[in-house]
Amino acid sequence: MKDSTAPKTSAPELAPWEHEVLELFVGMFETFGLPKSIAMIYGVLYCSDEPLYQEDICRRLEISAGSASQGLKLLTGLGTVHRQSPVGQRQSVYTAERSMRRLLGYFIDVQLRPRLSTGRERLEQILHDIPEEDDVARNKIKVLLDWQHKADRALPLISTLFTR
Amino acid sequence: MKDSTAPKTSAPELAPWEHEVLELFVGMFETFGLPKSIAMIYGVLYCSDEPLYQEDICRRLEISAGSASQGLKLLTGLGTVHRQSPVGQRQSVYTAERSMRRLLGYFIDVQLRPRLSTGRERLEQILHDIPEEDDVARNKIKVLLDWQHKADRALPLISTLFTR
DNA sequence: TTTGAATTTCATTTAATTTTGAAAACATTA
DNA sequence: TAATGTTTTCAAAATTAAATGAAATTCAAA
Repeated sequence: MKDSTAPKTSAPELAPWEHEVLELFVGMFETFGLPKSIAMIYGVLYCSDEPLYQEDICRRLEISAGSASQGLKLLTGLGTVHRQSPVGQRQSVYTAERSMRRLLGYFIDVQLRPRLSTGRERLEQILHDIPEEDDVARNKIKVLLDWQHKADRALPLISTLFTR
Repeated sequence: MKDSTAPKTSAPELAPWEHEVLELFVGMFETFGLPKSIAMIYGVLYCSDEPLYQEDICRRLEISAGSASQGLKLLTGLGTVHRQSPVGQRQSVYTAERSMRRLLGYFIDVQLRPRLSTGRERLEQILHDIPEEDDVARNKIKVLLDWQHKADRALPLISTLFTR
């Protein structure tokens, strides 16, 4: 399987511990609603001592260039992966952001917060539309607004735990 | 569309506000990794003044009996929906648990906690397997353990916000 | 028992998501 | 500017998840 002629770029196979870490990231990213390949790209970058070329990532993870490109685009967009384009070097290199903040930020800002805020507006509209006398329905909506409110207060709390 | 002959069971069509609430639940449940039909079953029960038969749920949501059965099984398993079997009545009826606790409990205990705890064990094993001298790798694992630890401390905090 | 309605189960279908692969676009340098 | 290697894009394929529908099961009432 291994080619003993000098490789152009360093792309050692993944060590056993790296495999384990990748699996860990796959589970974590899944919680955040992000697919396996994205998790693995982040994982392989997290494990690597040095920045990697997209090409390295493809080779180590055995994924297509398309997947890598799309995945890296998403991850750099989230700020969980950084792209550098060193002068005098044709390929860009990628590094994993080492703090958890960005990833959690994605979860909170992209998955949670929008649902909470649109939820609030809609709930208030609904409440407005329900006739005064329908106490039962009005109360149900009020309970939902209360959940919404509690969740809203919880988010910053969670953030602080991870940012400091 | 409506049959004016006396209906066996009361199964009024969903009111506009109920549709809105269902959509809200769909979004919320999605965050928790639960599919649309499950969210809608919970939603229709949440909105209803009175307990509903499985049959009512099928009719209002226009889903199959199989879906309803599976969905109700899952939801009662989580404790977010309660099943009652009144004596002298052949069908069971279902009610939505009104507090958010159970739902959040599911998210924390089923989605989050297992990943955190197996993660911890595995990380410690990995750390044990990495040679003493590989400081870089060891440090990466230690950072992950730290994330894990922070998340672990965050969970109870979140719970308390919603249970009282 | 037997009947009949309600429910459950699960193989199949349908739908949604993720990944690929090949063509186009881009960029570097000869 | 041509030649070469890299990256991006996006339609199509593969994979995965969810919903259906029909057969099997359950269970109260006759």
